[in-house]
Amino acid sequence: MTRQRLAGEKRREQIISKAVALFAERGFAEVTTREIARSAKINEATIYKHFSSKEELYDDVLKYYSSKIRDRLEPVVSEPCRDLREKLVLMAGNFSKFIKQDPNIMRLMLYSGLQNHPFAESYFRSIGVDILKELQSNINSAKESGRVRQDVDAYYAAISILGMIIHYNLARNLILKKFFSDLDDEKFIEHSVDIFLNGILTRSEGERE
Amino acid sequence: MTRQRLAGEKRREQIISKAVALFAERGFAEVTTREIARSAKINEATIYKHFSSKEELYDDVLKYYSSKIRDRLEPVVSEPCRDLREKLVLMAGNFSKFIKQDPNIMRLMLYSGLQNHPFAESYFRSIGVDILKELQSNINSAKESGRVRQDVDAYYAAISILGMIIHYNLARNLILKKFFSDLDDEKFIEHSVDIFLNGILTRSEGERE
DNA sequence: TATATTAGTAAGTGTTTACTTACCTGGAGG
DNA sequence: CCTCCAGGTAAGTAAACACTTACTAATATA
Repeated sequence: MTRQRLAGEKRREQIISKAVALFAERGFAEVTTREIARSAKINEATIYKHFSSKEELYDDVLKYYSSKIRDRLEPVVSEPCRDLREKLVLMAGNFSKFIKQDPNIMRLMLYSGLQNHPFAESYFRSIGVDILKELQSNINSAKESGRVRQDVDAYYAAISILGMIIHYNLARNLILKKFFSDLDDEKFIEHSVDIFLNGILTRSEGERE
Repeated sequence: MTRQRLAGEKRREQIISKAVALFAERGFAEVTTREIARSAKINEATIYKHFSSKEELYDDVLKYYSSKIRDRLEPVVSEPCRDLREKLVLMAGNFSKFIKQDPNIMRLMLYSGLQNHPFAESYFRSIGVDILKELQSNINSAKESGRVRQDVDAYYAAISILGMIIHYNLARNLILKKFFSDLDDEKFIEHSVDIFLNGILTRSEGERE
């Protein structure tokens, strides 16, 4: 029984979109090709008309998300930095909304990261390294113009603020969901950015409100 | 061929210790009972003399680490807080050394956390909730005595500093290992605690050096 | 309308998996 | 020193797995 015929590319995308949810939920090995087929309402063999192996399907799922992450985060990160506070709040808010809107992304990142999958490197470079470098240079600029204390190490400081933001979203959206249901994303961002800036700015610059 | 006869409890522990490394490396589903047996240099059937199923072995592995984590972190956390800086540096250093000494712990935590394993809740409660509550009350005490600014929310602040520390160790020891090989643990801890305290302390208390 | 191409399926295949059975054997306690 | 049980094994088993084969049927286009 031929159920519903779709153009090749459409079916490919549909299979990927169904597979994402399953892989994100339980990881690569715990998901069977049978389940993916059932979820996409096709025969198992149809998967192999579009992907040469389960591994290749998984790779394509990761590749798809890898570029999605970059497309979403890069514009905000590479924007010129007029005001450090404004930029940090913007970056954190963008990241936060992105993850909240599709928590599968973070799950896939963690699963594939733990397994040292080659594609994991690509998006950890986006989040973990490129953003870090950009932040570091933003903080260094603020140091040169005297707004940030001279004894601050821009690299370590950048890791600190990134850590606050990433860990918050990780805890909130995946692992500690049930413990942290009462948190307000915007309040957290404002609060942690304030603490961070108060922590690195010179006295005169630190004045707020 | 009977290889080497061990007392029941000893063999149990030996199997667990070999299984830990494999589960931490690749997760539950990707590891076969055959591999575990080979790694422990016993017949596969011997596993089933000591554990009723692969699942039960995994549970015991997680149970073992769950209590190990608590035993290691709790004493430092519950110590009375004379000086906030001293306590934060102590806690962060303890956590850092613990994870570095046995990175398997964090990998197991993440794998089982992603899979919503019942035991994951137990150690995420240890790290994510109990420590948080303790920190929150330490910060609140400092607020009452006027050392910490009144507009600081102790709960959000505690999440921020915990996030810095946890994320740093996560990035450093598992996922971003290769990117972060040049970091100095003690320097990071000193630095991030300084930024945090500078960020929450009142002006007069903030003076350092 | 005939044809080529491609999307789709039913019913497999060999292999691997977690787990079992039936049988040994080392060694402590009576 | 013999007994018996717990620790150990070789050789399975049924089920589940990723993937294939051989075929059917839409649809675009000549």
